[in-house]
Amino acid sequence: MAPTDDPSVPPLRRRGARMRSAVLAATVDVLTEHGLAGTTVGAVARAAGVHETSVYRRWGTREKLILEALAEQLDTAVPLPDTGDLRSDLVGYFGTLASLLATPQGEALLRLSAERDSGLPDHRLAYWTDRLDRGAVMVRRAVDRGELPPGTDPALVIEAVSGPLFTRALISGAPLDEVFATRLVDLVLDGARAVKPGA
Amino acid sequence: MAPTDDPSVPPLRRRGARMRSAVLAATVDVLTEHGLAGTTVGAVARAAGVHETSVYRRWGTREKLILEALAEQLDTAVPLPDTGDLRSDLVGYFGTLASLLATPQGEALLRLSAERDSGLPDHRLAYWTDRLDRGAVMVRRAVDRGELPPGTDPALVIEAVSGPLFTRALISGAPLDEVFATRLVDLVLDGARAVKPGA
DNA sequence: ATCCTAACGCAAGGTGACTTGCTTTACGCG
DNA sequence: CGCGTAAAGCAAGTCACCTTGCGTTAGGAT
Repeated sequence: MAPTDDPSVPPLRRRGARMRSAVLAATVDVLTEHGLAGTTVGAVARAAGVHETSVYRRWGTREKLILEALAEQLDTAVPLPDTGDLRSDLVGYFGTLASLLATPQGEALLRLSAERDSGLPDHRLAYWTDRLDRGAVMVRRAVDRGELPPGTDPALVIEAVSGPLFTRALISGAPLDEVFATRLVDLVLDGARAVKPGA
Repeated sequence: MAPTDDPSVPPLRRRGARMRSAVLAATVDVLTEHGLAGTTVGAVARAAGVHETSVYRRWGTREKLILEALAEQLDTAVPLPDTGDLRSDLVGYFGTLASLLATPQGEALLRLSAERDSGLPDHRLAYWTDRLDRGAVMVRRAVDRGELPPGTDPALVIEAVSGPLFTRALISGAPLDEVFATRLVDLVLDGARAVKPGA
């Protein structure tokens, strides 16, 4: 029951809209500059020229705040290529993903997605599962084209390539670049192309 | 220079040793029962019948405490198989790893290893990098046996299998069992066996 | 132009991680 | 057997996350 449902009036930027943008922008700024651990609610509120309580009232937790700020800024990334050649598709897709994960924002987004203990049950999962499900489409197309055997599990191929990327971002800290992504794609693709002996 | 090196006297449980065991045992108990988020230093201290300050003096941070408790309890897991057949080795190794990651303790250990923001620079990495490096030995042996082409990168093979396991434990929450581990091993192994065309 | 209300500011408080200075006591050594 | 010391208890305090009740004001509605 919003009191401003009438479509005849302009966007009607209430006080809240400006405050919201200011805080989200400040969140990304602080995050980029001071890292995930340095991104305290107080620091963000200070940077946005807003009271801490207002942030908590609107977003509830530090986590939701950062998640929303990142989602707002990153949701155009990682397009789905369709070049007609699976290897090209995957190299492009996962190369972009690796570059994204190498940025402070990408790493923060992944890191927050990994924190399952507190509060939200699966909201943060949406971002990554969505991207991986969409990625499986590329593999499915290749199976239809005959590039891969019919028994291929698209989800397994996607998991096999993305998993090591995530692991480098979250745990080992080893370099995350297109070279690594390409080597993974080649390894997994060669495996998928092999004709299974037993079955 | 421990003051009790003399082997003629019994274990000589000083006040500290009993306190240490009590706290570490209590940590695992609390962890198993209340999860990682519910494992507060106060709760552990209370369960061990010890003052909170003593815990902080000995372990410094909550993180180090849990890490030490888990390492103490888990360090006998994941032996390195050597069956003479790489697939058997890998299926055994990663099957055990998957089972470990499926337990609350294993997941907590991995989760703590992923928190790189605060304090310690690489201490928690030791556990997993050590295990993965040791895993690479299995692949190297297989290359020597001629099971895999000489150009094979053992670390890449290990990363390709372990990465998806870690990702399921940390992010997707999808089932972590021997079946999944086996399918990954087969996929990656088929890829590694394929003769690279370009090179 | 004026009023109403939701959004914001503010202050105070609760919890958990972590620290510090001081007291007390259990060890184990002489 | 007592004595010195290091380890443990204790109390108080800081900082960040998060909550709550109440006052204040900006905005749109009338």
